[in-house]
Amino acid sequence: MARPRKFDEGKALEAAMLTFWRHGYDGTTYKMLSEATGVDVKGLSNVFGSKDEIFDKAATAYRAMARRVVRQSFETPGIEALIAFFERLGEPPASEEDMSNMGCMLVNTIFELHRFQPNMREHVEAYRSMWLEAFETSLNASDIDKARDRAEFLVGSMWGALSEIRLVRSKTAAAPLAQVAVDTLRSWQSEREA
Amino acid sequence: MARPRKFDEGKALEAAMLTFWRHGYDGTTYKMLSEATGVDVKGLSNVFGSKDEIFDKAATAYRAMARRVVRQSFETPGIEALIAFFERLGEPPASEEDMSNMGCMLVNTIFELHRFQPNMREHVEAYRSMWLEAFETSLNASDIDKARDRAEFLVGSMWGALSEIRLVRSKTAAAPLAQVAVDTLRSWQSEREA
DNA sequence: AAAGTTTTATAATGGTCAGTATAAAACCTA
DNA sequence: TAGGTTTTATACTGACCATTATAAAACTTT
Repeated sequence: MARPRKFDEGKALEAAMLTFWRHGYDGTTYKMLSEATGVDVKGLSNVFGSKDEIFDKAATAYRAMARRVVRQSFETPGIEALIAFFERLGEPPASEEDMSNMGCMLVNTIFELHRFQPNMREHVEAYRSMWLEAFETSLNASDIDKARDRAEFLVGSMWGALSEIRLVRSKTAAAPLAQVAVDTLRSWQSEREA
Repeated sequence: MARPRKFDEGKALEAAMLTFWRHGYDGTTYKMLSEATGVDVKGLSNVFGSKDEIFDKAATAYRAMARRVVRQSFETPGIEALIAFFERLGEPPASEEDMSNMGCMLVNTIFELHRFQPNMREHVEAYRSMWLEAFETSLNASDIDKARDRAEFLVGSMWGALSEIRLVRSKTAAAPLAQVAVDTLRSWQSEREA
């Protein structure tokens, strides 16, 4: 007998996530969230909670999205998958709507939220672990030496690329970095074959 | 016949710079600046101008500091200097007061200030160019191939390392990344000798 | 149509901040 | 010591923000 919820919670959360991604935590106001989601300020609070809680849920949604990317990229783990992944890192964005020149929402968060949001730390660390493990698994699958250290290097390289992208605001800014990463991956591959 | 300025403007600016470095732009208030510099809020405004202007001057001071580091690190340019530089990147901080686990003030700024401060862009780009040129010069001095692209890679790697450092809040977090960068530098070196 | 719930619009509350005003205190020079 | 300037402490202003309150409007079921 009640009026049903008009908006789709999943869609709204995704819109909120994109807003946080684009403008950061402090740079996002309730008003912006309301406009982006099409949901009233009060409605947002009722459904998702405080701003902190909305951000937390947005971060979770972001990680879920990233997990899908990882799963797809490393469906068949191995150095080939890694090479393909780093080649794509330097390529122009797929679509106009592509957010990839905004860098990574969670990496951005590390820089913005260092003074509060201790639970963000968990998000970021879990996120980093996800990438690290995906990279390490692929290196191991191809019997590459020193897989752990090299996976750490790849994570760092990816983050460096994200910094570049964020600075120049163009995904192609990461091309030289991605290229050298690919060269390095190939050299590890041939080192194993030798 | 006037009361002389009690504080040292250079010292005050350095204190302001460290405050911005540690807390970011938005995270720094007039009050914090006043406490850090020991100068009254009004005095700060009188001497340095608005918060934006203080930040701009702090960024200039930061770049001057970085320039001294670059000059010292690459006094005799060459691949050896680069190797030494990246080896140091993964080492624990020299002193307790070392700010190196705060990452780089200007890289942090890219992430925080994307929505305003257009003149920050110039600072960051000039800063990036400074590193890029120092790296490229050193690669050329040792007759390394593809110096430009590889210098871009090194800049990206350094920024990746700074992200790691900032995340884990420990300089040693960058050790694996720095190690692989050093390996890569050595491989470029031996490639030339072949 | 009636009852009951969820929306929305509007604005009030309490907090923080940048920037400015005011006046008292500190300090130099003559 | 007296005059004049700079500093400091204090607090005000106007703006913005997160969050909550209020009540009108929308809508669904019975």
